Amino acid sequence: MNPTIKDVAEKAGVSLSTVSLVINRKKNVSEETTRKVQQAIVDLNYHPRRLAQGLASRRTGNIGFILSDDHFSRAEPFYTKIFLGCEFEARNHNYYILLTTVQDKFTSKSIPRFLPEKNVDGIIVAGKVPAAFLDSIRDYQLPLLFIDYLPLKDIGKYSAVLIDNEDGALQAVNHLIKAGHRHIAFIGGDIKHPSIRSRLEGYKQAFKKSNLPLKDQLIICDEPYTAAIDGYNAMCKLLHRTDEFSAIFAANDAMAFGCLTCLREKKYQVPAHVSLVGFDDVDVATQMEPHLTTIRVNKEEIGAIAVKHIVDMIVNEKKTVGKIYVPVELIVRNSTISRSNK
Amino acid sequence: MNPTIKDVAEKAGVSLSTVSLVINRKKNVSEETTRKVQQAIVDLNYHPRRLAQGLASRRTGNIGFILSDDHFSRAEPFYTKIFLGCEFEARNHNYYILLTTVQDKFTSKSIPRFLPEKNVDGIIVAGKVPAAFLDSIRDYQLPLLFIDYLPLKDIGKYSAVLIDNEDGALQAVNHLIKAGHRHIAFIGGDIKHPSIRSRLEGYKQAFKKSNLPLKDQLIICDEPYTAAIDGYNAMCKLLHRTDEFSAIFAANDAMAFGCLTCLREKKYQVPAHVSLVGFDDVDVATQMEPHLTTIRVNKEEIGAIAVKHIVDMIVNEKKTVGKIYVPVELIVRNSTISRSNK
DNA sequence: ATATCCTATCGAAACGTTTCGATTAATTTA
DNA sequence: TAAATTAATCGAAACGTTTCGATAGGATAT
Repeated sequence: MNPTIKDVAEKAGVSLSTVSLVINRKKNVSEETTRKVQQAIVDLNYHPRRLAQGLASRRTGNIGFILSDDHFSRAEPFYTKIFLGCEFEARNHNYYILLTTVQDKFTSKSIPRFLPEKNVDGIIVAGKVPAAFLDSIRDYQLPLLFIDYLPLKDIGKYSAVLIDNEDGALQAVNHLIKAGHRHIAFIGGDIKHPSIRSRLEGYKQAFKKSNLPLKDQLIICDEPYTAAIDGYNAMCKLLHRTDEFSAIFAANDAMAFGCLTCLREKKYQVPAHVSLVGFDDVDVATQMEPHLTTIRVNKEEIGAIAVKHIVDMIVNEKKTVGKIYVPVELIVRNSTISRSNK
Repeated sequence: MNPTIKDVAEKAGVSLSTVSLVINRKKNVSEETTRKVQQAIVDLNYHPRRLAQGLASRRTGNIGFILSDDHFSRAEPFYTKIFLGCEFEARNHNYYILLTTVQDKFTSKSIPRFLPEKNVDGIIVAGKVPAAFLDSIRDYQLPLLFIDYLPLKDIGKYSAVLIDNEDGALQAVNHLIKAGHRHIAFIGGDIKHPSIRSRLEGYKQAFKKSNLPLKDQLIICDEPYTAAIDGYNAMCKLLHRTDEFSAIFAANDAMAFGCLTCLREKKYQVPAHVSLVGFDDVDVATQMEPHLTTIRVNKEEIGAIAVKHIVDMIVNEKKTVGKIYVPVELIVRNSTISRSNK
């Protein structure tokens, strides 16, 4: 059988509790003893049993990670990468991530098992989840942290790690303005989505800060979702309305890709005729032709930040850590071009 | 505080151990008692603490799920969907999946934590992982099941859930043969990969079974990987070599997509000039134009099957469950066309 | 020299289950 | 009717830690 703390204690010639104190880096242990115990641990290749630790300490050492079904299995691995960032960071803190998904049509029967079974110390919710789900999650009184989404109700009470959408949009549009563009369209979908809303806000801010006029007819924002097909449709609508623009800021890369497809069909060239900027810097951004200028969101970093904060909440029993905005970065590629005359 | 088994015992007027017997559906409990206990459980909304169960029963109730870093975060959510299938099935058996990734450059320091910490009852390895990793995993003597990959060394000793690649390829090529095609090219990459090898084998089988001649010059199989770009390059090579073919079987959808891109550039139309079949039925298969005829692999089902078997191994202490082949299905879409004259 | 305060260590209880052997009651067999 | 068998239930130990209160010894203050 594998060594237990008892074996370590015997080998080091100390009591169980002293070994435990060393393992958990508690104070009031002499250097001498610490050394002896650590040596014994190495010699025996001892690793504390997770379950026993959890039971005794009333800490499971697990963090629940929840996202909606379709967010998880959709093609673009946005949340998957965030999860990966979480997992890496969790290792540093000696936590496990328990990943589970919640269906769009949520019923109280399908509550993630780790909640009733008391198998997590805190919960991370990534992306939009059904409102009904949030109601039933709150009863468990666990540290709760959102990623890239905030429930509208009681918005102030929640902690969240958020992408700085507004600043990203600002950077994107500023880039176009600096390149000499004056007529810049906004292609968005589902304006009810907080991220899209913020990106539109940043777009508007950019005009305001540069003292340029905003043209409402260059804003298309009534598609149902934010996928490539929505970008395609929105682009068609815009072209139907006007062709007085030299640049486009799409609310995300997928929609930018849709825009590109539509523009191609209508024989507009990117970037020769029209410059195009996306948002997210997903993989496809460098796979399309031309490579897409976009706003980079570091997904792994978001996950890491989230774990740091939820661990902070767990360990220090903090009720909230507020809203944390993760900075974004403009990545200039070949889909934008400078324009001397407007 | 939350109810414990003790509260249930008191409420039902029985001993702790009797409650435990009911929970674990052990024999020799009277109907009467069972009813009483179950009622108490419902009344108190009792759920056994996972950690306590684990400690006492020497079963963690966790299954480790391991895949390589890049498999997890790559764009096509193939293994992600398999994971999802695992997670769903695991719920039915009351297990948790602990997901972790292993880096390509594996060192013994980066062994998944749940192994030394004794935090899983069994391990599922999905997709190809570094050989060095496998060596260090074996020491833990846990039930081990592979998905969609088998280490070449000691191949007979391992259990695995595998896609029936050979049969899939057979179906794909048979479909083309039935449609009147005689000159059918094979576009594959990385022939060292067992899946690709099997698909090529199926391709050859189809010709043999139909008593048709196999043309070696129509087989391109020396790209380094199996991504779209490899398909593109392989297709270019083929066209450079000959244009005497009316159909192509690509070793996967990604490569098929690459083929399509190349064919387009060279002004070949699919399916008018060339019919094209892929393998995997990934999302992009229905997003491209024309929609791709392909072989469907049910990823969620694979995950579910894997969990069923690993649980079987855990519960019944089976050393192995052998190789399980998951059937695949031909999905005819618009990239293939019947050809009356060869 | 005595009382007081730290510091390092320890012993034992506790965490919430499962499981095994013991016990009692009911049933069957001789 | 007594003995043997079976079914239902129970009590207690065990799982492997953490943690709290106790203790002994050394340093410091009085």
